[in-house]
Amino acid sequence: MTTERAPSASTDEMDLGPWRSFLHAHARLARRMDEDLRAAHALSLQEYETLLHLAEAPGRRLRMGRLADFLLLSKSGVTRLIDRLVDDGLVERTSCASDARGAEASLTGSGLARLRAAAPTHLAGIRDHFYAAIDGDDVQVVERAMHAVAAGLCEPGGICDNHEAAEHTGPAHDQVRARA
Amino acid sequence: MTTERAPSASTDEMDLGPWRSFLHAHARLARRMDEDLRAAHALSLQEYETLLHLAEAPGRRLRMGRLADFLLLSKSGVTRLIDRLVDDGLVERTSCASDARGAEASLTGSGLARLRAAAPTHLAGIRDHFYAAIDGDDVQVVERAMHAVAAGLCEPGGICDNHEAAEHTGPAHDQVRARA
DNA sequence: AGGAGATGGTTGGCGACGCAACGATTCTCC
DNA sequence: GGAGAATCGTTGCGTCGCCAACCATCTCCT
Repeated sequence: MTTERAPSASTDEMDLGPWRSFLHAHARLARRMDEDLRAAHALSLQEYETLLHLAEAPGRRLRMGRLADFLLLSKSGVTRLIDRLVDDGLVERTSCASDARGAEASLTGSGLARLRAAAPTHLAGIRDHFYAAIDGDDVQVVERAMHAVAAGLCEPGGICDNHEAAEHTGPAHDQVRARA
Repeated sequence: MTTERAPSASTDEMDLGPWRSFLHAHARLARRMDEDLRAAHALSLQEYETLLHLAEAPGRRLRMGRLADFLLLSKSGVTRLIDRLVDDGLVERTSCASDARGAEASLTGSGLARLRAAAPTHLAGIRDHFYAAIDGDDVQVVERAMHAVAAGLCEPGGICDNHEAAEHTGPAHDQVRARA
């Protein structure tokens, strides 16, 4: 890939249109999804995604560090995010059996219920604001491009396959919308 | 557009891959560009883009509100952002001639110099991390998709053409890399 | 064993941003 | 022309995130 892009030499005369629309789209989209989720279910987008990752994990529990990787957040960020969720009763903090240093966040029943309630809002947002705007044939191209961009940013030394971003070809949210 | 996307009815069985890679790509990319800019020029990405917008504006000055629109930031956010830049001597605050309520931010010589110094870093980042990862033929598709997403988010009632995101087909940064 | 270093998570301090409330000014319309 | 409404920007306060420092535990090497 990255076939014949002529202007590799100089950064002059680069068309910044695609770059700007990318930034723009993300800013608007993230803001909107966050607003909707907060308004309807008192959850931030981060909190929602945290609950979702927990729900998808085996045993509905995840180590703090792993959560940080998934959420692309710093360790302290995760600590505080989980603090909030614990305060709200959506998550419990348990110590890890195999490693006494470690802590795990595990979804409570209340957390799962909240997640299930919020899922329709979130999914509808993705459908209406993201997929609905993109021409059907373009979706695949966008995915390929985005995936390549993300992959290119994983520093060569690091292992960057820890994420799900690759698989998940099928419907996620299984744990979520399951029979209530 | 938005031709035959079958699963419009139910949000089930939606392929979240594209969505997740979009989020992922943005998170990594924005973080990286910000880091590079800070490390090399002590400027955040926001600050850089603020200076850039000012440099591109006629008279190198812009009203606060307009800046907020461009930067997709709240009014108070802009107030504080400009505060910082004023403290650093990169921007001056002047009162607006035609409307005594208004304030303008205008780029100082020092600000322009800083912007010019930082531009290569920023442009190289876009080139290396964004364009270099995307197949040449896909760039246009990505732009179209991103533009459509952003456009779809502009609430129907509001006028959302105030932005540059549409034009800028040619090289920007004219004011920046001009003869020193 | 046992100590050096790596690793996992939390805490303090700070920066950046949003919202709501507030003057200050301008617009609108009777 | 003047009162009320709309607009512009700033300020107080709360939230969220990062970095660096820290303590606890685990790993490995001798």
